Amino acid sequence: MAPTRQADDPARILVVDDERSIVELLAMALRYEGFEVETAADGAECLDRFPRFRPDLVVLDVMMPGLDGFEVAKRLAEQRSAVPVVFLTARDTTEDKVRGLTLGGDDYVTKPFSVEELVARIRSILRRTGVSAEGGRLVFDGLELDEDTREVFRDGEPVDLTDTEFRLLRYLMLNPRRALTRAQILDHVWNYDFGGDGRILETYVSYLRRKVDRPQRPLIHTVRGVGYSLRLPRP
Amino acid sequence: MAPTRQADDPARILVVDDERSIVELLAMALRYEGFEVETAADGAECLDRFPRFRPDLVVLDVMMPGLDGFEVAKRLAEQRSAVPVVFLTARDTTEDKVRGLTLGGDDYVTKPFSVEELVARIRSILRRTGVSAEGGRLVFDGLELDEDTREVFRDGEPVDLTDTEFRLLRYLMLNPRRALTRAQILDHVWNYDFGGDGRILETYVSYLRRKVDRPQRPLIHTVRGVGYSLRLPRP
DNA sequence: CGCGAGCCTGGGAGTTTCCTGAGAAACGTC
DNA sequence: GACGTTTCTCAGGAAACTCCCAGGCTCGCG
Repeated sequence: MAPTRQADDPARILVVDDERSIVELLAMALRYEGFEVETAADGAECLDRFPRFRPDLVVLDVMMPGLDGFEVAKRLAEQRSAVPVVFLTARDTTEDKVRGLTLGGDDYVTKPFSVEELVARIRSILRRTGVSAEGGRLVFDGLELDEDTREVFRDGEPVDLTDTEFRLLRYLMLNPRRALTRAQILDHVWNYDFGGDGRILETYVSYLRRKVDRPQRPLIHTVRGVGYSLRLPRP
Repeated sequence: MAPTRQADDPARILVVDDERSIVELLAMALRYEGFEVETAADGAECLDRFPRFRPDLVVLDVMMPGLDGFEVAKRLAEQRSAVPVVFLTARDTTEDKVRGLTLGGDDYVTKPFSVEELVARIRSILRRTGVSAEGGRLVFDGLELDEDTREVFRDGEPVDLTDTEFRLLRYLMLNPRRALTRAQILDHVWNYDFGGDGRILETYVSYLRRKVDRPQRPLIHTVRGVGYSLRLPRP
C-alpha cells in the first residue's frame, strides 16, 4: 500500500537518472537533507515506481535512453498526478525546449549543478505546493535572505549579490554559528564537478565581506585551519 | 545473524586500511571511546564483512591495493546502504578528488591525522545521522566547548582558541578528572607521526591556562611525572 | 635544607594560512 | 562581434599559528 504523507513526515522524492554516480550523489545528499528518497535508472523504472512510492516531487534527467525526461513527465501528467518535476538538463540543451515543458510548478537545473542549488530549488517548490511549511526567508542578526525572490538585505538595505555570492551566503545562513570546513562549503556551493583551485573560496568570502559585512560587527569569521563561520562578533 | 542496534548500544565502526599499524591504532582508540570495532585489511575484506557486521560508519583508506576506497564506497552505496564514510587520504591527494564524494554525511581526514580529530569527526557524523544522541557540547564546571561551532566559553564568556589549543582542551574535557599521561595527550591531540619535541605540550598547556583557566579555581592541573588532569581544585 | 629533574613561560624563527588586488577567461546581452 | 558582468586564477604580502629554545621556577626526595 502506498504510504500516506502526514504533516510532519519527510517529503518523498524520486530521483531518476541513468548515470549511476549522479543518482547516488543526489540520493545521499537528499537523504542527508531529511528527505525520503527512491531512485530509478530510467523512464520505465520511474513510471513503475511512481504509483507505489507516490513522491511529492520527481527529479528527472532529460537525457535518458528509452523514454526521455519530457516523455516521462508527460505520462506522469496523464495519470492526473500533479507532482512537480525538477528537470536535470545538459548545459547545451536549448532553454526554450525546457521552458514550455516546465510550466506547472516545475523547474529545471543544468548539469553540472551545485547540490546546494538543487536542494534550494526543491525546497522552494515544496514550499509553493504546501508540502513543506517552512518559509524561505533566512535571518541572522541584521542579515536577511529570501530564497524565493533571491533578495538580500543588510539592516534593511538591499544588497546586490552575484549568483555565487548568493549561494555562498545562503549556505552560511543555513548553518549559522557552525564552523564549516572549506571542503563542506566547496562541496555545497560549487558545482559538483568543480575541480579548480580551492582558494576561490577565499576570493568569494572577500567579496561577500565587502558587500554584506561591516568592519565593526563582522558576522563572517575565519576559523583558521578549518574554514568559516557565520556568527556574532565577540563583545 | 546480523545484530540489530538498540538505542543505547555502542555504535559499530568498520575500519579499513592496509597498514596494519594504522588499523590497530584506530581500533584501539575507538574501542577505548566505547565503539564496537571490526577491521578489514583491504576493500574485498571490507565488502565481505560489511553485511554481517552492519556498521553505523566506515573508516576507509583511499589508497589501498586492489579496490581503492572510492570504489569500495561506491559498491557499498550500490547496496542501498546509506552508511556514512570517513575517508582517509594522503595529504597530497588533491582535494577535488575527495570532494563530490563527501556530499552526503561523509567526511574525510588527511593522513597523518590526530586520533582526536578523527574521533571528533566520527562523533559529529553519528550525531547528525541520529545514531548517537549526545549533543556536541562538552561541559565541565564553568567550561563549555561546542564541537559544532568550535566555540569555547569560560563562565559564559567566549574564549578564542587556536586549532591546536581547541583540540587539546577537547581531549581534556572528554576525559575529565582522569590523569592523562603526556604520551596519551601527544598521541591523541598531535598527528600520529609527530616527531618533534614532547615539551611542546607544556607550551600549549601554558597557552590554554592563560586563556581558559583562572588563577583561583584552576581546572587544568599538572600531575608531576605523569601528565595533566582536568578536575576541580582541592578545597 | 639543598639538589636535580621536571615544569613553566617569554621570546622568537619558520612555516602555513589567509586576504585582497589585478587581470584573464567565460558568459550573457545588445 | 563588442561590451559589461561574473567567475576564476594568480601572486605578493600580512597575519596567525606551530614549534623550539633557554632561563628560571617548583616540587619531591634524600
